[in-house]
Amino acid sequence: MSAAAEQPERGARRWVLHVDLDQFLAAVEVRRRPELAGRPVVVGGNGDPSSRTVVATASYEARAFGVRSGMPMRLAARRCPDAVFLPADNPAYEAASAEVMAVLRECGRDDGGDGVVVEVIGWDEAFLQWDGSDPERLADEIRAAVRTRTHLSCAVGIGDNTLRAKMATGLAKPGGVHRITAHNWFATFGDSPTGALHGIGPKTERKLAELGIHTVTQLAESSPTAVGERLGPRMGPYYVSLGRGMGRTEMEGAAYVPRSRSRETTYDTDIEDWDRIRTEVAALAARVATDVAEEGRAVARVGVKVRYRPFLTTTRSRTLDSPTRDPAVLEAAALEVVDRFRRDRPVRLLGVKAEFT
DNA sequence: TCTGGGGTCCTAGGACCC
DNA sequence: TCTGGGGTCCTAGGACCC
Repeated sequence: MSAAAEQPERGARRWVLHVDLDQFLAAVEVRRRPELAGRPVVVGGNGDPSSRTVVATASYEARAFGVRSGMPMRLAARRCPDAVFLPADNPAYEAASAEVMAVLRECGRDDGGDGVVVEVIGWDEAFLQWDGSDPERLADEIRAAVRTRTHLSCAVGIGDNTLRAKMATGLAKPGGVHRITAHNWFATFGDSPTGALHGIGPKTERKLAELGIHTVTQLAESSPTAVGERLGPRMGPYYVSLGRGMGRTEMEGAAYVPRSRSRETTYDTDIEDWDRIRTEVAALAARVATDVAEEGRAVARVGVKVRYRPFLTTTRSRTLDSPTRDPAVLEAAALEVVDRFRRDRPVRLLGVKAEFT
């Protein structure tokens, strides 16, 4: 085979596209209940706006009232009392997500190429790796295919790596297309605060500010070693690379293999009775054991999480003598761990986690 | 109006072993 | 002897994301 034959067609190069479904949970609910179209819809928890839960997704109509993801349901109900409050129906969202991902996997073949490699990164998000010359055309194909075959709408970010594609999506929403590459990275984000970067939250933004690093350009020009001395030997250099707009160009197309499975519950009323707490932990362990059995994996470690009033969270865990998926062993381990917590204040949340080998 | 649930990866100190 | 370092595991907590 000649070298020329191995080359991609003229002008072709590696692109990464980030696909993000618009108001996904609310859109799935409206899709199956068309009478909700145009109304403010709030999805989260058990659907009871007076319960101690938060908003998972608000429709654009609800956002107009100031309702946001992560907001306590009670506040959402106060801001938008006429909204339709719906319980989260995870199986429905998983099924809708699978529909969308199947559509994405078939995109990108129009010009005789090898198509796309899809890396699913959440119910409503995926990265696509694609070698070609006109990524905007692919983005249009994706949006049309998703709309036609699933009746859902998405935004598409185009980049030369994962970070730039993901950041481009933020400028594409809702339902548009935007391209960010090395050519316009600093022109677009150079003056933005470091906290605008995917992977830098409020805590890290503050620590960087204490080093005199406020903007993306300043972060990009910082010494990875110096930042590492303050933020950790791996995270420091990683943050500097984010400032430079660096990201992956190879997607992981293989099926996702979870590292852990957990179940946790916040109680509407705090619990002070430790016999009841042990009962609840045993029940959570049983749910985890069921999940684990479905995966057919062996558990190496069991952890328990306790959140006390007002919001003090602690964890304890234990490595098992040998990996197992025996529900009785998992329950016994969880109960042994829960007995190591202090019992001097009310409990608002309990959780049990299994970590795989 | 108090702050969900399900995940990931990193950090740092101590134990333990050579 | 009272003095090393390296390597790995275990554990608790931190930060971030969807």
